[in-house]
Amino acid sequence: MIIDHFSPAMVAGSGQCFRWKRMDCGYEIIAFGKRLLIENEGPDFALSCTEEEWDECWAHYLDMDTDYGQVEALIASFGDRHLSECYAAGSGIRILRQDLWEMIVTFLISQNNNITRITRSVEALCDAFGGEVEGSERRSFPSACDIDTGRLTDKSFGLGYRAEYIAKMCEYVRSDPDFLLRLAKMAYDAAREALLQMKGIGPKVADCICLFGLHHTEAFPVDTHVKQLLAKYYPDGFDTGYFAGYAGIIQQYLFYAELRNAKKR
DNA sequence: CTCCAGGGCAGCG
DNA sequence: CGCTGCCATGGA
Repeated sequence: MIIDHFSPAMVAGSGQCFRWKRMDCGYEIIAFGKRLLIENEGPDFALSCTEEEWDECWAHYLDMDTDYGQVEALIASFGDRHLSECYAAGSGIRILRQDLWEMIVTFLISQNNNITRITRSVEALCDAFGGEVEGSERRSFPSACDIDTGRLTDKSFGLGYRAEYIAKMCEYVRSDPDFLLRLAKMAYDAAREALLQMKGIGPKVADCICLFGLHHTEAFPVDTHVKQLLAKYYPDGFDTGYFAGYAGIIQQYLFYAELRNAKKR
């Protein structure tokens, strides 16, 4: 399978997904209760799924209907040295179309936390409450009903004070099962406002959920890393408006490059 | 030991 | 409004 503008290693390291696991031969992805194995580094990839599964699930998940060449051209026309370097380092990043509920819980966990611990907590929640996944030893991400909220404070999950936020979110979604469906139909501004009403969701988490769970690519999450990088490289301000609906994709290139720079030192 | 991690909340003024 | 201290947890 030929996939342009795609590097599994870059996506896995971009901090948007927490269930891409590095295997000897590639990456194992658990999403929507299914498993996908991607082998090799492109542009010709070997995928474990059938053509039918690709068409009805994974092509959409990997955001095949977005033209990343257009984003590339936009960056070139912007003419900014730093952003161009970030793009060169992370040009294989795509914004995955992940499950909304999974993103809500995952980014509730993410607050004042680091990627290693987030990954561990998410995997522990799946191990405890998720269902079996065909072809994998790992388990699916649990629904609001599957999660035993009374056990969320167990030390094994390492959730700390975030356990209460997740418990409240589970209880709310159980009481209002259409909440997620309504969110999915809203435009960015409305979805963001609705998310901000929920306990534990502030501006940054709301934007991550909008970007990664609702694919509102105009969302531009500002976390501690992005705040630092903006101050360092763009002290006079960064014009997200130039990228219009693609600001969130730009944010991912900036974020990824900043993370890699930090790792080198 | 302190500082930090894909922050947000409550309690101030 | 904006600002500040605090919130669990574990790794550096």
